[in-house]
Amino acid sequence: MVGKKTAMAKEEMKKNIDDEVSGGSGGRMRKGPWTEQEDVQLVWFVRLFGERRWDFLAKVSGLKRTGKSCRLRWVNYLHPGLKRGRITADEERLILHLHSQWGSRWSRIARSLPGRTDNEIKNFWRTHMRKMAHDAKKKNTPPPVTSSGSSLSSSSLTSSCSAATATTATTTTTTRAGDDEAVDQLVAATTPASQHQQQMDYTMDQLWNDIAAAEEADTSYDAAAAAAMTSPPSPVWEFCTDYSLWRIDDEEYYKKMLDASQ
DNA sequence: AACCCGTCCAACCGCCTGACC
DNA sequence: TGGTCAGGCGGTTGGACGGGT
Repeated sequence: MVGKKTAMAKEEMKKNIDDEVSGGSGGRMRKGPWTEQEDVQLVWFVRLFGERRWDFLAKVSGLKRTGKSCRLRWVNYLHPGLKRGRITADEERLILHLHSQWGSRWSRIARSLPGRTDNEIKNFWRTHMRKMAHDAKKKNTPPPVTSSGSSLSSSSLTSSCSAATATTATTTTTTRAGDDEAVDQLVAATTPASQHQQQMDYTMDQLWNDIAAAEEADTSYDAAAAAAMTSPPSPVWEFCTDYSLWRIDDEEYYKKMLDASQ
């Protein structure tokens, strides 16, 4: 995921910078993909002023970006605690579980998945879950999923999803799209009552233990995902590792960062 | 080789909320 | 108490990439 983006990003970045320069209106805010230099600058100033006052930070950093844009970039991409790579089966299970409880409260769900952002989870849900719901719908048209779930083929779900719980879908106050509801129904329909009960007794601690164990065994990841997990998405990340970016405390590091990004 | 289509994900948009005055 | 504003959040979009035809 990350690798395929780098080439495009560079190209796009160059284009964006050119656009901005040719725009010639000086104070105009930049939009679009972030350049590595911008990343470095942002990291540096966040380190300096903390993850707050984003408008102020955007101004003093000299970045022609809005505070919002800076915050998003930091939260979704530059934050050191971020976990890269694909959503694992266990994480997927957890997302399903939490979504059944909270609906589309992505930030809330994200808080239960350390290293994952709301944006990431949101994207995952939209692509994977909706696709599943869509497939399931196709397989079961015209009749909708019944409460007994008898019309549903378990093959329409991945093995990990079949273990997911659909606890209280009705408790969510968030407006749900048809596909989302279908997912909930799917999950509910494919979860036997006994398994359901078992899942209810499955504590979050246990779940995280499982995730930790899976990561340790490195069995949940395919080669590409594993590579993505261990290799940073961009030279900036490489730099961050090489130069211990997260322990920056003098200008020398900043210079190194700038050099490395050029 | 060229095109199409699905997937993925970074980034933006607009609304909401809470803090501050 | 009402107004303002920064930050947070969920929804949406745009574009690259890869696989299939």
